[in-house]
Amino acid sequence: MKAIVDCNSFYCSCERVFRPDLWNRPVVVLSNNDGCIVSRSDEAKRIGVKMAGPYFQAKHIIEKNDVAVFSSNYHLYGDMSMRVMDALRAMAGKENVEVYSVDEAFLDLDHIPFEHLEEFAQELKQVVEQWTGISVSVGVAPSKTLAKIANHIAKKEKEKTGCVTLLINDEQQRTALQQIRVNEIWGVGGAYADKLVNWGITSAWELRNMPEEWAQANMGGVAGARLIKELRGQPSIIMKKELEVKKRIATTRMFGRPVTELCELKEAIATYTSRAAEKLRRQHCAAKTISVFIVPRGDDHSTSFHHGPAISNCASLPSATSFTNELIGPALKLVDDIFERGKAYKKAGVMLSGLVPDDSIQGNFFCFPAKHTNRFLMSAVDNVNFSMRDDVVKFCSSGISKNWKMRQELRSKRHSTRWNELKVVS
DNA sequence: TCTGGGGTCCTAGGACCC
DNA sequence: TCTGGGGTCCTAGGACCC
Repeated sequence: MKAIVDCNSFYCSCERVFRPDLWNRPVVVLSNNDGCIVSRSDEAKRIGVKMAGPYFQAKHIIEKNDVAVFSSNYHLYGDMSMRVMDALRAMAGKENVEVYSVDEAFLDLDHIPFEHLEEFAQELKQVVEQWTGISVSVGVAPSKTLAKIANHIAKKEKEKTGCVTLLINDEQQRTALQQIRVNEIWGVGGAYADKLVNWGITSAWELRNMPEEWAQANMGGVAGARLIKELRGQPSIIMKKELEVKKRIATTRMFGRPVTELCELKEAIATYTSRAAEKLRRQHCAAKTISVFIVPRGDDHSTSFHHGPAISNCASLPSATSFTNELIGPALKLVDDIFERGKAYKKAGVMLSGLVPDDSIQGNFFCFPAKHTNRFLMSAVDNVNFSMRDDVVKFCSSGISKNWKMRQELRSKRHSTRWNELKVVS
């Protein structure tokens, strides 16, 4: 059996742990640059605040109902996420937890006797809440997809389920799948949901009863066939045991205001390159390719969100590297190539690909892999920055004032990661 | 005025190899 | 007149996830 444990309104819950005065007030958290609403408390959902909707459109409901609004505070959420995952590992065993996202984890429960599953699921919920202050929903079923559906029901019918739902026998699964619409299934997005409805398939139960060959032909090949198996309770999406190394690393951001100057664009790209290189070193890899993109403001208002198309360019590096100083140069050269004077840019990003383990970098005849001094320098920089939880040491090309930075006007304090922002209880 | 930032997997088709 | 039969690797694009 598999379980999925999912934090309820995660970002909002994190804010509330340190703000008891918000426990009965509606709360929302905004995306980077204070653009969209990405987390809503139950109270906020009830008064009609839409998920992923633009903040400015919801402002009138928010003000009318005295909703507490926060910019996203990733220091806080990252730290709380670690605490939740640690609690799950303590309960289910380290090797049985697969962290799926910042607020979700799959658990392998094959070691729990069938008759104790319910009790164990309840205990999971209770322990996480007691240890971290974050409330969670738990879904248990034979496959990941069914567990996701169980979790979906647990959340949707909170009063009835108490946020814990098990779909562990045929009867439970049939009843559940009959009430679930195809667009609510994990792995069925908007495009397939529309197609399915056009074919006359509206419930998860109907989809479950389609032949695998049909799904193979019509729903993205093997992925479709796998989905049908999962819905029938045959586990086909395996548990990932360890943290997998990423195959591609990206750092991209919207600007706080349109950027027109080449030097500012370069500061941003240098900053993003440093971040991406840091992520690269954390997974002990080096990159062979770097690409840079910039997004101008659209000329007219016909394009979606008033963006123009992204303009990008990439470069192969002479040899794979994870050293920030070897990456910033090529990145800035790419900016020179694609920048157009007179245009205003809204967004930019850096992507690193062609990743290889950093202990087996192949040099070439004309270019030797960089010396060890670079490695020592980078790990010293990483150590300082990590221990300070900030970019205390950085490259000059990243700029000092950074007035292109994203808006984060409503961010709460970083209570759990900064000494000088500790919560004071009086 | 104002709409985020990451990722994954799969397939098809083209270039190239012997 | 008449021109094979395998492969591999890479990229773009589509679909999906939170």
